Amino acid sequence: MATIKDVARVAGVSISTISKYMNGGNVRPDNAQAIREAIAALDYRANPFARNLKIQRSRSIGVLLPDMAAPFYGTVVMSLDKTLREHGYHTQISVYGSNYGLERDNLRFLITNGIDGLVYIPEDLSCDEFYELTASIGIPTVQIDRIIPGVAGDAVLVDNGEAVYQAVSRLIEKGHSRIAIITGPKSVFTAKERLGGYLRALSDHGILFDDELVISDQNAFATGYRGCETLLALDEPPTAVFTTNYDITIGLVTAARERGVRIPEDMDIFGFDCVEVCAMMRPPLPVVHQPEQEIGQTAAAYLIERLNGYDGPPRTTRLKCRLAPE
Amino acid sequence: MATIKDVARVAGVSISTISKYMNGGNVRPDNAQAIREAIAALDYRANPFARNLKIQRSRSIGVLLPDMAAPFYGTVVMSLDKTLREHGYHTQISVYGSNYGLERDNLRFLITNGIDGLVYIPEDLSCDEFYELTASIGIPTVQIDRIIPGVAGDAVLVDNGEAVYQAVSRLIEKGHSRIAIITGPKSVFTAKERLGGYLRALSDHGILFDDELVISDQNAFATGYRGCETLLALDEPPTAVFTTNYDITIGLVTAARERGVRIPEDMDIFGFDCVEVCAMMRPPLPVVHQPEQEIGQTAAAYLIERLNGYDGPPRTTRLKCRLAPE
DNA sequence: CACCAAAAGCGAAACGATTCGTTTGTACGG
DNA sequence: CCGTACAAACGAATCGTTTCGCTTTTGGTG
Repeated sequence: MATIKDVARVAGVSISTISKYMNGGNVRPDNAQAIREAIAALDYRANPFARNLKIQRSRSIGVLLPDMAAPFYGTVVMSLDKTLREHGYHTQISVYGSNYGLERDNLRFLITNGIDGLVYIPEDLSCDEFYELTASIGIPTVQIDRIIPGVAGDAVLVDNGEAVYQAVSRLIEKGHSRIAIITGPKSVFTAKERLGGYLRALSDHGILFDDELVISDQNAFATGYRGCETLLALDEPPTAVFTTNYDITIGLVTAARERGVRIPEDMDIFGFDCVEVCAMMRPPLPVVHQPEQEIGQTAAAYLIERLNGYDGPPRTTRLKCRLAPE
Repeated sequence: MATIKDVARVAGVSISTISKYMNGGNVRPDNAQAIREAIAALDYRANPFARNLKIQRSRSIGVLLPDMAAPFYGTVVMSLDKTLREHGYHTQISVYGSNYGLERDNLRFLITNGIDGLVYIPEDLSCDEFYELTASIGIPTVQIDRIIPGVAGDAVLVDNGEAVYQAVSRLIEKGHSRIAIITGPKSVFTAKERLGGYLRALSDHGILFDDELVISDQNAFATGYRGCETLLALDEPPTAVFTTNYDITIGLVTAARERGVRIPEDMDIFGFDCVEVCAMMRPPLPVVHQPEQEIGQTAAAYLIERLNGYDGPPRTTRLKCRLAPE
């Protein structure tokens, strides 16, 4: 593999001139020509490791997230990667699978690995732990989808409470008063916020809250599936169910269908995230649709600003969700 | 930020002893203790850039793929990342969005960026171009899902032809003889193979091939959606349709449902990939299910073997798909 | 207690770029 | 023809590790 030294020798100029040329500095035309030829002849490529050592940056952004199977995450990551790449950064992902030990380990791994910035969907980490792991490094971090309360840093979230409020209100306006909710672990930020929206919608419409109608467990297919069984077994089952996550929604619908429960006649369902899938049902299953692309773009933009030296106070953006169909 | 030199000074031993300690070499217990204390006191972490430069490796694997929104890709990447991380590698992704210029650019970007290995789902790149871009680097590559014909390297594929053969045979056994197929671009490896399985199934069952019944376009929702319109407009529409991709399947079902076409009575559909989603329909829509986890694991294992020095001939694994429901 | 092999420690030379301060080269006006 | 000003080229130092060849220390044995 040719080094900058070889190029200098072949082109007949000094190493520093090659470096200047490579980095877009001014070089005499005849030298530029000679350098070009030498580079071509030797098939020279700058060694990224040497450069990184010298400048102490890697142009690499870590993305730490709990899952990638659900389309929500894939779409966000795709959008992140696109924007970051346009600015010369690459995307290093790390999936912890909602496994709490892994969440720490992978964060440590990313950090000790020379990332320039971090995009993070937290789940279990506490504020103190986060600072303990990241403080000494001092790289910019953008939290997305969820936040660790107390961590001061940029964040891109959606208006969970408001979106759920509207969705549940729609169910109420359709005449439902026994409305269940199936949601993720109550410790998870999004679950809390979404539950909040649900409660507020009930209360604003004068509906009494019944804790039999609240199911909270892993963000998983099984939670929706078993939730359906649980709800149907109640003395007075709900007439409508709101779900707060892709997998839960799919699980619930599957279980309902298997039991011959008619949707929406026997059980009206309002889901989350699975836009294309739910649009395909007859009648279309209404869902809350998060702006995945925008989340990725905004997070990337925040990060790049910080990497370019912006040093303002932490910013939190709340992006609006849409209800689909409108 | 503390360096190894600082640790050496504080611990009262030489730099090389620190290095040895850090890399698991034998060190006298008293020294080990002193080193541990110095590291803790200084909050020392080895500088990854310096290490990479010295050893000329990054422990980073590039993953180049066309899309991430469909759950298939997310699941494969998740499984890749898991296995790689267990072996101390991290995963650097790059999505080219079925954009041919980007496929080249992103490959170049990854390569000039010091990856130790590559996992690649190719789409448009030719064999020559691939070699031109990668030859001088000499990193191990595993192609997954698809291959560039002529490229000698490890590959992990599924038995596309066989899976489709069986799926279409099922439709035939149910009595269908006018069976359409909606598939991706004919230039794409998987589309070709899947189309091959379809043709073989027809021919083995003595059914004449009708090219009106073959629709080939982008792997996208719109292709399935419009495909439905096209097929229904035929003088003699098909009684069954086989789709070869997640997005196409969803598009087709959506269009059918919107038109009041009953599934399976008016149009029997056999889909691809969307396992949970299709299981949730009534009756469940049968699909070809690819072993995403196994694809990721196998690819990662191949790569790691090569990175550990294995230098045997290229290996191609064909993993079996399942039909679901069985 | 002396000897020896094995173990551990040491210092210096890489790895391949960027960068800073200095020297050389070029062009132009007086 | 010389002096000056400015651009370009240069050389050396540096980033923080790993590794190699050698010296010192250690601990077991006769």
